[in-house]
Amino acid sequence: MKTLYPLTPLNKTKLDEFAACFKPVQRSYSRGEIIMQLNNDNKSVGILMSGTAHLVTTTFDGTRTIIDYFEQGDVFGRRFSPCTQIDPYLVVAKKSCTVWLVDYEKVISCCEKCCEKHIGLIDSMILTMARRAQLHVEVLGKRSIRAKLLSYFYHVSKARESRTFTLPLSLSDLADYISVDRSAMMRELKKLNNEKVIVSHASKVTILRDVTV
Amino acid sequence: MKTLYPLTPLNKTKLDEFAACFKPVQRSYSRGEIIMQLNNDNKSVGILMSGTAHLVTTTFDGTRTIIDYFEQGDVFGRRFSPCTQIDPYLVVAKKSCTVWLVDYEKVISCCEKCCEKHIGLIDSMILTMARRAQLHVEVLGKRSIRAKLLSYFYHVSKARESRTFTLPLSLSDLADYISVDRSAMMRELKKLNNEKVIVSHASKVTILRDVTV
DNA sequence: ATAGTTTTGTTGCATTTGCAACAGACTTTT
DNA sequence: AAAAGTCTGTTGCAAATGCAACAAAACTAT
Repeated sequence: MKTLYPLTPLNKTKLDEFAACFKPVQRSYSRGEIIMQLNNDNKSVGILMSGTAHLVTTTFDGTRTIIDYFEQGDVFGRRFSPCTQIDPYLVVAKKSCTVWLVDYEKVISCCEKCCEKHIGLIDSMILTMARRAQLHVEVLGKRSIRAKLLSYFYHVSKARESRTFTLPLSLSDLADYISVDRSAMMRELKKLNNEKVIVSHASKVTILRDVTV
Repeated sequence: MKTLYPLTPLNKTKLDEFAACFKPVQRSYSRGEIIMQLNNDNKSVGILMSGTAHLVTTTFDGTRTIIDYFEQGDVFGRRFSPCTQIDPYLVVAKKSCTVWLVDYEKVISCCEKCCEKHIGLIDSMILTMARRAQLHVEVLGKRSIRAKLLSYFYHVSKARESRTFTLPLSLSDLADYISVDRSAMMRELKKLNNEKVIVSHASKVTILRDVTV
């Protein structure tokens, strides 16, 4: 018996190990460029090697929602973001990116020995996908902007293991991620500062005290 | 090479096949009973054989959010709902349930031959998790109650392959799932009926015309 | 250095949403 | 058959949110 999904994150060292096995194609993208369109035909898996990218969907009326954001080591691809084929799901470069592209079948297949490299990558993908979606649901599920912000801040704080942290998203993008009006969010941020719950300047935040709601 | 994740759903016939391999423990629960607490220590995987159950989280202030709902064949367990250890995540019986319980390690391990039974179950679990989370994010991400409802209805309609369908949740529960006030949701439902966008009585819905927003 | 672009920050106002509370319909249990 | 519980449906009112619009700051590219 060999455990398929040990709880190990995907780091750069590991990625280097995988390279030999997967023979990825490396490509570069500059800000605003579409890295991948997550439609059902797409068979690629992307691994972000540098830069940042967003998974974005835009409804006909122009409302933009950031579904996910990717940094070094993050994996994305249709299979891990099953889209519904209504609105387009795009992975767009936020800052200049280099990306490894691998064939989906290649990654997701089990070679004769169930080699650990495959297993590790699959594990990381699944884990990443699950955690991210879960976090997003938890944040979006809060009933007020205030609660959404605090929930998100709490998670980032926990991930960074510090009460002071820089958000992985700009405030504009954060509004799209938590799916609220930006100005309303700014107003709420101001309140949180006034009430000394947090101190924040742009995307640098310090949580001063834990509050309920 | 053997493909790990073919896009095949988990049905009753398949489950029967798995039984011999997994030797699940069968248990029954009546309405309101806690089937599973999804904390980090929990090593079980549950498969709902009959009845319905909800994955629920309740914040300190009593706000209840339905994270997911399960019907026959659905799989749940900590690994597929990575909880954050802030709020408790509970799987609660909504209607009398019978559940198969299997050890997580057993399910998630790769036996010598990477047997197809394991592979199929893993596939189903991952797929279920991914799709459900994705749907939920998509619905919660809409900015208004109206848009949330229409988005959700659209998805159910698509899944049922019919413009007339019965929701898998009661209206009260639907409000908790889309994370809005129930009375406000009822008000919006009434509007949608008045505007002849839908016809609905309780959880029976017919979509009359496609609308933007 | 400068022009262009993006991001942050702010406000007034209209609209939407949530809250509280209640009544009737429907289910389940005793 | 009655009682208890849940679910649906409704409303007035207060509060939160979204929209529109603008100014200043910060960042990028030439």
